Amino acid sequence: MQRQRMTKGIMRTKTATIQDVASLAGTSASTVSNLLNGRTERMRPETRQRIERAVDQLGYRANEVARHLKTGHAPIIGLVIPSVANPFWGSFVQHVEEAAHARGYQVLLGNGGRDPQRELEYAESLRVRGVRGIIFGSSPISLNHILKMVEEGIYVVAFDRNVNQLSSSIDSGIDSVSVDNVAGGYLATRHLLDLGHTRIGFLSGPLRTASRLERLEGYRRALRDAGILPEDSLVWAVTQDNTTGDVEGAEIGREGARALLKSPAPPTGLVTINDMYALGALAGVRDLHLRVPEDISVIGFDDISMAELAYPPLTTVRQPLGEMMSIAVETLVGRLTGAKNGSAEQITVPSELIVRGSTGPPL
Amino acid sequence: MQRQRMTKGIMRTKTATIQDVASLAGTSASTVSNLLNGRTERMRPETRQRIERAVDQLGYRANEVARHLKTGHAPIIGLVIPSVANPFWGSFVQHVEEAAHARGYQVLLGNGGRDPQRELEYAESLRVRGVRGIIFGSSPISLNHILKMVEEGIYVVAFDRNVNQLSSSIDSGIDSVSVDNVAGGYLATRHLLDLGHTRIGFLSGPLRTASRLERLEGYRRALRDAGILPEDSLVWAVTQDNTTGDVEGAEIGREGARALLKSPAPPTGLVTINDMYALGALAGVRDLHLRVPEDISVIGFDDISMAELAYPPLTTVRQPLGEMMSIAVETLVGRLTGAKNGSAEQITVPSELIVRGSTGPPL
DNA sequence: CTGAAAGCGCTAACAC
DNA sequence: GTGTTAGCGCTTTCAG
Repeated sequence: MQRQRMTKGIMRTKTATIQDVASLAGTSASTVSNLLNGRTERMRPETRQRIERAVDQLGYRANEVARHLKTGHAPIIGLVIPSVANPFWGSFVQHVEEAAHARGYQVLLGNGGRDPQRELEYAESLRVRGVRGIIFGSSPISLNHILKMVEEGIYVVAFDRNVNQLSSSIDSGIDSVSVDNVAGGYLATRHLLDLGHTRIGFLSGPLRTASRLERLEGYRRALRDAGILPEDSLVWAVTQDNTTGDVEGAEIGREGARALLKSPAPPTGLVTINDMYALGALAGVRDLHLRVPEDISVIGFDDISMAELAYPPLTTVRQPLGEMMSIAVETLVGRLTGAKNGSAEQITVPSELIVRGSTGPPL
Repeated sequence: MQRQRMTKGIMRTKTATIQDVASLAGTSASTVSNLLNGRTERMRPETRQRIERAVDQLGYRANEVARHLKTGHAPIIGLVIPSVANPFWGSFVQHVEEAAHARGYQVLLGNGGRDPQRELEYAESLRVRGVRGIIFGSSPISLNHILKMVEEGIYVVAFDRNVNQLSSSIDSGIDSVSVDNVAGGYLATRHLLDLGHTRIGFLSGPLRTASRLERLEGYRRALRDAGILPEDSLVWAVTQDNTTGDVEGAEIGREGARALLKSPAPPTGLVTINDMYALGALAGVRDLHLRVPEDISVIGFDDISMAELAYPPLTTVRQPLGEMMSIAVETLVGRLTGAKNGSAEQITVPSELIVRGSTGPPL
């Protein structure tokens, strides 16, 4: 079944080819190909059987690389995210994986490391590898570059958008799927207001992405609706993030919580941009020997699996990642197969408040 | 630069080919190929310039699929793990990604979902996609299947090994890299002994993998060395795991901690099989309204990024994942390029005790 | 120094 | 029904 061959020090194992199968079955490669591609009606049942037997005997599986070169497409979707080590993105990848697998697609992962240049390299290497559809989880990459890809025939589905591409992305041919961030920010803030909090802080990293600005907007809107004037001093959003580790947001959240709580008129509730920030905030509160939720309530965003394991278990706004990634993959596959055409769609799904132990009424 | 073409409803964008570059530069495809592959000495400087200009002008990048088909190899390594959503594996993937990227390789991820059948499918689809080297993070997949792949010329590096393939894997052609698990288990247990604990529990899931058995062995050895007879009643290892979620181990750890602490003669210290179990144990201890570390000390294994964010911050035995994955990738690339040959190696690296707040002397 | 030719393994017209 | 043919885009002898 296999012969070995040496080429330039690289050992290559020769697996059976379609021609081997054809020979063994006493037929031609095209007929084997026809069977492989489900065109069984084009052959006699007995021919089919002979081929099937030969396939079994040789343990034959079509070479996808050759197939790809020939047909120009492969069931692979690219995925570019900032860091798989971050639990949120890990879960994100998992959901994309599952949705893709369910549709017969494989995922080629690109770990951008929050470096636009590297993200671009990844996207480019996906392209030359024949990947024609990419899901961008992260947003720092510039719109120009993405547009260039779109022009080159790559379909892109975005999960988050860069601030400066908000308007232009609408008609740029980039589909997107995101949670209703304004409503989510509103929901979180509203929950604290309902519990009786009136001084509520907002904890975030750089407000560079659409999602963050939208969540902040939701926060402000909820305050105003409750007759409270949003104060800039209660919004903690570092402008420079030089974090590199896996804990990223947690560090910022920890630092931010401490800063906000040590201010002259500290908040009694904290809305955070995501669960990692919230987990960090929990640690920051402990640093000051204060208690959650007695002294300060903390609410997160995303509902990562770690949220319920934290102490106290984190109240948060859930982002239905499974559903969202299913839509993202569905959209992308639709574009790839031509089943879906027309202008780009911006799909928004609702979030959900998950109440756990990190929030409570103020003392 | 691009022409569009319709085939069976699938829009294909025609990018520049090597022939286009050759034509524009007024030379032949082979010379362009020579330049692409660094054989610049085979052409006149001016020819080279003309080609380089043409490449720029067309924005040309070689089609990797064609290249792959022709040469029979591509700089891609496959990676099969149980679940990216689990923070440990997320970090694992990240490290493999980085090590691979540093060597010019890309990673094709297969998320096995702890289902041997599916892992096998992944491995198989990696093979037909031309991937000739795979890192197996998980171990449930049967040795027979892996051996079949090895026979087919796939190089395999294992991170953990299945119990029933312990001995046979040595000479099976499968390289492996793992932490010194016996020493790690010993280190953890020894730390608790040093603090004055004498009744120490061991918390694990199914003891199906080599690493788990080895850690248990280290635990027992440390006890014996301290003149304490290991008791089976203090070892909690579910045999049936029907967990499916992302939190996996945490659930078992939580349940196990409760069970052990409610037993007639409860332990004052808990050695857990990994940090997820430990995080779960922390929750289990809280469920019983006990305190860590005052009432019970908990020590983990791995040192995932979440460990220091927990409350209390988790004392744990660190597995140097970065270093290990660098070795794994190095080994695999060595095999792929032929730089490394000879019989399979079983590489072991040392672990390190990280003391944080979840351990202390017994009351 | 450069180019023509062969072919990696497969698919898809198009003949027979 | 089935086989022949012509490539997909690239690399690599091997002539010139």
